[in-house]
Parts: sequence; C-alpha cells; structure tokens
Amino acid sequence: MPLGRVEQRREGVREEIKQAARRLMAEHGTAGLSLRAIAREINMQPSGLYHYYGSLDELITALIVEAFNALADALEAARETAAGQSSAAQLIAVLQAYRRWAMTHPTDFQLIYGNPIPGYAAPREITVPPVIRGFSVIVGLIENLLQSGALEAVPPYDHMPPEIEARLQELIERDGYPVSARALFLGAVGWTQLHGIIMLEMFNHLQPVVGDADVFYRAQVINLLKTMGLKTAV
Amino acid sequence: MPLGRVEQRREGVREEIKQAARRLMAEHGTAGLSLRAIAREINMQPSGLYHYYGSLDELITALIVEAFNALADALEAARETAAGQSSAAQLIAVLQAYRRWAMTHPTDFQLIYGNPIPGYAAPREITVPPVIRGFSVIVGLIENLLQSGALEAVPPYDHMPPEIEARLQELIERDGYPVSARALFLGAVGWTQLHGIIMLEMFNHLQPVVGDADVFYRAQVINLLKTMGLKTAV
DNA sequence: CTATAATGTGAACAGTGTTCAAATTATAGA
DNA sequence: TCTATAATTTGAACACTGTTCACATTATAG
Repeated sequence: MPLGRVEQRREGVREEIKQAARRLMAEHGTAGLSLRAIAREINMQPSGLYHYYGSLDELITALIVEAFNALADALEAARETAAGQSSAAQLIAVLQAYRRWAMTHPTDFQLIYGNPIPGYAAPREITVPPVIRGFSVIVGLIENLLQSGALEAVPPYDHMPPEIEARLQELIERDGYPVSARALFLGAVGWTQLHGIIMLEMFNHLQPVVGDADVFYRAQVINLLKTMGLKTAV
Repeated sequence: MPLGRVEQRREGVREEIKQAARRLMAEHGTAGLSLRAIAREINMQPSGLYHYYGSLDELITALIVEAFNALADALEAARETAAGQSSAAQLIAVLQAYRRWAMTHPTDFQLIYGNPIPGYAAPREITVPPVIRGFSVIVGLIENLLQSGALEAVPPYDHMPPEIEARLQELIERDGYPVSARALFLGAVGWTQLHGIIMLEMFNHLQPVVGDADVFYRAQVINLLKTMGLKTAV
C-alpha cells in the first residue's frame, strides 16, 4: 500500500534527520552523534525530534540497520561486478569489498561492529537479520565453490566441531538457508579472520606491526582460500 | 630513586582514582566512566581530580596502559603455567588466555581494542609499547617452534609478501626483537585471526551464527597452528 | 468551516567535562 | 615552633548532553 501524504512527509523528515546524523558522524566521528546537534543542523528544537524517534537510541538503531544493509549492498555489488569471472574471483572481490567498505565508511563500520555509543547496545533481534544478509553473500559463493569442486576438502578444514555442525544445521533448517553447513562454517572462519584484520587496522593497531595493512589483507584473503582447499592458482 | 612522602601520597590518590574508575566501568560498562561519578565515589569535587589527571582523556590513557599490561601479564602467566609442556602446548595455552582475559575483562578489552569513549583516540606512542609486549609472548613461542623444527614451512605460510617482510625486518633491527621476520609474520596472522573471533563474540555477533563461541575459538586455535605447519598432533 | 490530530516550541531537569579564583591543608626552612 | 611556600581541595560557573512536559501552531479530515 502506498504511503499517504502525511506518512510521506513524516518519512521525509525522518530521512532528513538520519542524513544530518550521518553528516555529523562523518565530520566528528561517532562522538559527534548528538541529538541536539542534529536538531541544530535541521533548525528544529531538540524536543521536536522525539516525534520522529522515541529516543537517540532508536535513531542509532535505525542508522545501524541502514549501515548493515549498505554493507550488504556493497558486497552484493562487488559480486555482480565480478559476475563474469570465476566464483573464486567473485569471492575475492567480495572479501576485498568488505574491507574497502569498512575503510571508506569507518563511522558506519564502528557503529555496526564496535560499541561506539556509551550506554547503547543494539537490540539483537533488529541487527541480526542484516548481518545474515551480508554474510549470505560470502557463504553463497563458498557454496558455489564447494558444489563445483573448486574447493576440495583438505585438512584441517575438512572437519568441523560436531557442536558447531549441529548448530549450523539447526540454523539452516530453521531459517531455510540454501547452503550446506560446511559452507556456513567456512564462511564463519573467513569472516572472523578478516574481521580481525579490519578491526585492528581501523584502530591503528596493525600498521605499527605489518606496515601496509592493504598488502597484509590481500595476502590473507589468498591464504585463507588456499588453506580452505582452493585448487586453482589465484 | 625512591618516592618522597608527597609523591607517594600523590601516587596513592592517583591509584584510588583509577580503582574507582575501574569499579564504575565494571558495574556500568565503559559508559559509566564519568569524571563526576569518580569524584563522587571518592568524596571529592570533580575539579579536584584535575590535580592528578590533566583531563578525563589522560585518565583513560592511564587505564588503557594498565589494561594492556594486565593482558600481557595474563599471557605471560599462561606461558609460565604451561612451562613444563611443549612450546606448542604453551602457545595454545597463551592463545586461550588471550580470549579468556578478554571475556573476563570485557570493559578493559573494549577500552584497549575498541573505541568506546566518544571523541577519544589513544595516543599511539603510549599504547604501542604495551601492545608489543603482549604480542611478544605469542611471537616468542612461535620462534621457539620454528627453531626446534616443530613448525615446518608449508604452503601458503612458507612465503610472505616482500613488503611485509621488509617492514618486519626493519622493525626487528630498529627495536632489537630477538625473533625472525617469519615468527613475527605468523604471529601477526594468528593475532588478527583470533582477534576477529573475540571481537565478534564480545559484541554478540558470532553466537547467532556458530552458537558456542568457545568451541569455535578452540577449533580455530588448533586449525591455525595446523595450517601454519605444526606437525605434532595436538 | 470546524474539530481533531500532528507537529513544533520553549522552558526545565539532571547529567556531563572543564576552568578558575578562593580557601584550606600540608610541607619545608629558619 | 612559627612561618612562608607549595600542594591540595573547594565551590561556583560555563557550555554542553538527553529527555520530559505543557503549550502553541499548523495541517488534515469530516
């Protein structure tokens, strides 16, 4: 059903608020996210915002959901751009896009994966679905590689802990993911490995050690696929 | 040179302030770190604290340095406890201790590796040394494994990017680390991999996927060592 | 044209970090 | 022990923060 005039206008103001919030964050970091600053930005009294968001936390949650989806969009776009190439090349492109998005949208990434706002904890039931969406892009490509035989079972990733496998099977059945437990497992392994690099790079802990974080990341993406059993030279 | 009475007393108050800060953080998270709350806790006017720390940021920096050293202590303690066992067993114990410390000291860990305080960015020249200290424990054990031949060169970790190797060599010569570039590289690889798991677990992003994060972490520690070329069954 | 709902205002409250002059306390020297 | 000096502590003030509330304004629908 289409939105009426009032809902449309309301949605427009909500959008204006979010855009002002993103502008402030981009300029002053996640610290710049202040309800009063947003109100100033759009020439409104702070109290007026409460007609659109019940609290600052609610606004932050909205920003987080949008950021998650933007990240998922970036991953999907990377896959599409490399659509003509092999699944392995697509996966590499997607994993590169993951880091690239994080580095070009540091405040959004911190909003998502850090705990940048004091006293705020994102509600899981809201954040988990968009997490899964981005994760699915990676897992889907891994599933392709498994089915095409490009990714063969080699130690140590030819096995996974029984508890984890049971859990993943449960997840697949409950939410109807069109992938195998093995693909999910390898996805989780890759996701956590690369996430660590990005997190450490973002807060400047990695550079003092390895110097060029970009080179390190690229190398680890390749090493990751090799250890998982990717045969074709990349 | 021993501290005079006045310096001793001064240091005592500084310690009292830090302890109050830690107490508040443990109770209310990193958000609870408020200068005024600390002042209330120790029955002092907020302005009085400025005689001991130039600002809240300075206090936070002191807490971060202590946390880094506490983490390094925990890693060293884990190595000592496993001193009788093989270097591989010691390394596993240390890597387990890394996660254990993070989970038992979540606020300290977030203080270190997150960006939990709005507008605050830890000065690198102060934070890097204690980072290196903890890192050295891991790298030292890897060096032992390399020298004893327990860790043999297998693909893909028998090579590292030339840029990274050059940088690590430079680091070794400048700071006089008694380890090889290869040990440093493998250390960085392991560190980033496991750090990602811990970060995602800490903010509850991993559990919805793999369920039991403890089992996942243990498995990944083993897989890490295996992919790096550890021969002995663990 | 009017009743009603939505929207925006402005003041207030309790909290935050920080600065500053003044008052207090403790130390060191004669 | 008394005093001059330094260290410490106080309390008020300033500019912020999120949030609530009664009130005024505006727009919508009947």
